[in-house]
Amino acid sequence: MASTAQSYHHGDLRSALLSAATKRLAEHGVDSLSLRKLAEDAGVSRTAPYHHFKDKSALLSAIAAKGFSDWHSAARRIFDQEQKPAQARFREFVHEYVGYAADNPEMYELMFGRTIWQNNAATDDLKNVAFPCFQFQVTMTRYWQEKGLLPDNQDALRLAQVTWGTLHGIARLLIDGIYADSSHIEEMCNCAADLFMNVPVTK
Amino acid sequence: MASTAQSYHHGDLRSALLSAATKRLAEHGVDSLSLRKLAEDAGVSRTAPYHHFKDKSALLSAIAAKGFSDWHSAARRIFDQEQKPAQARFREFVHEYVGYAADNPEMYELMFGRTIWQNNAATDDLKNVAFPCFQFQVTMTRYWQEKGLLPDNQDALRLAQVTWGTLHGIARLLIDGIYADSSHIEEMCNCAADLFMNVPVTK
DNA sequence: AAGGCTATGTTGACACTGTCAAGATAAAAA
DNA sequence: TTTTTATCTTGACAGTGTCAACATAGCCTT
Repeated sequence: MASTAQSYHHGDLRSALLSAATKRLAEHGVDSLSLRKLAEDAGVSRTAPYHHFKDKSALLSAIAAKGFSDWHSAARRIFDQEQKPAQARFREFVHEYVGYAADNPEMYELMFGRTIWQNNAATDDLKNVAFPCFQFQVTMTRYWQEKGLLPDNQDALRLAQVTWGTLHGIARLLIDGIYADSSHIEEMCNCAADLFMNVPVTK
Repeated sequence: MASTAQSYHHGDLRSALLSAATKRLAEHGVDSLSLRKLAEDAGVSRTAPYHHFKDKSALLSAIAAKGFSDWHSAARRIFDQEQKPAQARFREFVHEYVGYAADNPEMYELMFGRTIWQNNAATDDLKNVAFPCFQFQVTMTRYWQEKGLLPDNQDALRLAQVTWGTLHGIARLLIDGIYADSSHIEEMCNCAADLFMNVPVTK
């Protein structure tokens, strides 16, 4: 209220908006995320955000981009543990993927939901971060094929789409509360990993 | 306009709303589906729909319920073709599932999207139609396990969640335009089917 | 047939939303 | 110092879902 010390210009509104949005996203979900509330959070008028983002979709894209970047790092970290056997890394990857989605449902929904992807609404910035992320899935798949972990008589791209699709599907069933809940996570991940790997079933 | 012949009461507003909504859904998507427009389509005032549906979510649930009912029938039809070998039926099921999603993206999005499932927003009517649909997936899985098509060392429920998750994930990647487009459908379905089935790879 | 109950439909109003246009301010560039 | 540019403001508009209060018409009972 008493913003006497406040200057006319915010100073770093862009990042203030992003962090406020990220917080609101995690706490109240994508749907209850309005530009006006974000502006209020930042102590700024309703239309100020438009000087930093073309529209609402652009702001959401920026948040999602951060999510993809983080996820890409996490995937890399697991994949690069070369001292661990490939099989263990694959399992870890599966659990990490579904775990990330379960722990950050709103972020996951934003990253992979239609909100920012439909109608080619995705920013170039977003695509530039997301596509390498997708590419990495193919790289990993090819590697696991070479290691004999995944069937090598399938096209790597196709196989990557299917394995990723599986993780994506499990994640979404969990997040949307359809037919599966968080108490099933471990078992579902193990089941999925068993199915894909050309090795004896665990347990 | 000149609705002189119109009576004060619409007569069958509920089904008029549903069919108008189903049409708009397929043509313009879930997001551009407003109660006010639907009311206008039916030639009725903005708040009339509230006498037939508790709120917007209830109307969407009713549409989704129809979708589940239709889908359940389609799945049954494929599954019950007992003259065909189990393997062929499994393949057909996979293609049918992904094909349905690709052909009716907005309906699929509605049925399995968070719009009607999050916050326990799902109507009891919806649950009563959807749950048997989910159950059927387990029934089929168990059958395929018995036929030796799917690994029988996995829990049927878990396996059903994973196989369904895979189809669901592929469908969503397609619908949301992430990383896969419709030209990949056939190959992706074949790849998924090959992966799951305990039989030599086709091609 | 008369009266009343109930289902259905109507207008008015409210609090939201995203976004544009036009003007105000401050900082940076000339 | 003057001018340009980035940033922020208020005002406005068209939309949205939904509640409250009122109007109509059909059915049910007496």
